Amino acid sequence: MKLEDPAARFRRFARAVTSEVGALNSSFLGRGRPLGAARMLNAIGRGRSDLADLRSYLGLDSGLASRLLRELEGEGLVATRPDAADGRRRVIRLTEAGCREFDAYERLSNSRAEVVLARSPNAPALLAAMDLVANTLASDRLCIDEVHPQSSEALYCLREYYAELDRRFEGGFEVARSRDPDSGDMVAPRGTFLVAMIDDLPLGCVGLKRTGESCAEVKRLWVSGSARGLGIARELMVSVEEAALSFGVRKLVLDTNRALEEALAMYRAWGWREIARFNDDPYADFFFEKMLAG
Amino acid sequence: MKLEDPAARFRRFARAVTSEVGALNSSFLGRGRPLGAARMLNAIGRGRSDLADLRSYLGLDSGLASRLLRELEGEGLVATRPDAADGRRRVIRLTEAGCREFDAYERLSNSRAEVVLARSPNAPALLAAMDLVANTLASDRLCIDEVHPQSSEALYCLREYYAELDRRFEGGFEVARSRDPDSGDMVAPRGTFLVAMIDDLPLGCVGLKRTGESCAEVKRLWVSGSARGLGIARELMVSVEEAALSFGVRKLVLDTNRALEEALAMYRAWGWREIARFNDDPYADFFFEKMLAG
DNA sequence: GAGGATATCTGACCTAGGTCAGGTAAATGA
DNA sequence: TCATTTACCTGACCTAGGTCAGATATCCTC
Repeated sequence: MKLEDPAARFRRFARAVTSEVGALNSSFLGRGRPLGAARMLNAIGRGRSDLADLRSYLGLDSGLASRLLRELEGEGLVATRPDAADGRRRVIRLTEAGCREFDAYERLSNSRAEVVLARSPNAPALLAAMDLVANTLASDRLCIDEVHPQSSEALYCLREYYAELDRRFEGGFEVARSRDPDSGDMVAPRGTFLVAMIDDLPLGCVGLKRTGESCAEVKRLWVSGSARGLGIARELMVSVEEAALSFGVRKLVLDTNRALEEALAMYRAWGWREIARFNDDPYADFFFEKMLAG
Repeated sequence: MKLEDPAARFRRFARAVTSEVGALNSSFLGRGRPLGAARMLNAIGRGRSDLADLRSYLGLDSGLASRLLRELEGEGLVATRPDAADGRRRVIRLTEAGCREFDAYERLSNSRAEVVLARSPNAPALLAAMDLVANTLASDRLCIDEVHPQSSEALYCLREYYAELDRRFEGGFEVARSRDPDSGDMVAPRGTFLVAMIDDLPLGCVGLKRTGESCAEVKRLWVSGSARGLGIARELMVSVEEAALSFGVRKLVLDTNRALEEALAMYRAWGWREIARFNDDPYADFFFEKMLAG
């Protein structure tokens, strides 16, 4: 191997992972069903009930999809019926037996995953590395969703966010001591809460909280360490500004801590202006505002 | 996604990487040759000239391998002739045209690799993550080879080793200031130099240098950060002790620095006994010996 | 030098996966 | 209302990949 050549290192990675993925795929064959049918069963089990959707997700020709579907139907694993709203479409769901078969596949891939993870002396580091790779490879599938601040995605982000603040702030961080501990009113029309996800894994968040008729505060901007540099913070801020505008907000404010240097640099670069302290949060050192041009 | 579930995170990784690898594989199809033939051409180009070896490496049936080979032969890309030593065997090599075709595939996969790496804001971190994943997945392919201390593998390891010492020692590290800067005499029978590799990437090394008839010094034990915890240091030490025994050495000594805490713990756990300073190396703080039971 | 082992080749056959040209029935729009 | 579009199905056909049972030539061992 040309030791310093990044392409060679990437190809080594691809080789290692290909053989692992190959083993995973061929382990599905133990259930006496070709891979295509197993993949379709899996996709249906994950809630894809629309055939056209299935087709495009699995990248199948309409004839092939139809045949695979009939195969599963013949085994009694799925049932289809015409869509009530559009008689041409067919709605697909797993039968009782289909659910059992789906669960069997789930257990298979989970156990394979666990075998691999068990091989690692340091599973958290391995998972972090896998996240970083997956985030980079799939960065074009980034999506920003509005969620309830009590949803599991939001709670996960906030937990990670607080843990990171606790690591980075000199004296640690406790939510209860911050000025504004609850995220309950970050719900439209009093605010919003956005989560950035790639392939269903939340990687960043931002909250918005109205403080007046045309004024709101941006809070809890966070991006996972495994997704830094992909422009997620930027996307979140653009989205939250759009949301604010849609509420009729014209002025945004925020506060932040001196330990969060990258954030400070970003705010300055993205048109935020430093202003005087406007609250007594013990963790806040810097204060910014931004006027929105509607 | 069940956010805390490692298996789900692993599967997300597998999905992301599968689609990437799929894209890489299908990019090979642009050269009008099925994947199997392309893989065989690639393996031949990498120096596998023995058909049986090719077969087992690519996991092919003898009939299939023979057919693919004839296909490539028909295209004029490879030439075969009977093995001089064993007339049943055939020796395979690329023709002029085959080399050109091989190079074209090389360029293809390199350019795909570069596209992916360019997508990353921090290519070194991405490569480190890929190395960690590949090392873990392929840890059963670890092999320990004796190499010349001037070989490219050894020089790579030493460079990485010195760089790590420079990061970890309080006042930095300069080879020239160490007591024993050259590795030139770590060659049998005066010593040896071992490199640990997984899939051709060097991940660790250790040197042995005789200091007397039945005494030798262990030097330059290093394991890459992307491969810690896989037991490589242990394997290297076992191998170097075996090598020492084969030279008739009965007593090993070594020195190390207080910053290398894991190493200190390992030496103690593996039967090394702390002894008095035996040299004036400015970087050495601890001194150990171990008697070998032949 | 006979008999068995080994390396490769050949032809017959199979499956999974995929393409394509219609066909049917429902929905849509002028 | 009627032509067009859409969603799905069907049958014919193809390729890549893979298995298997011999056939052939060479090697090894006694």
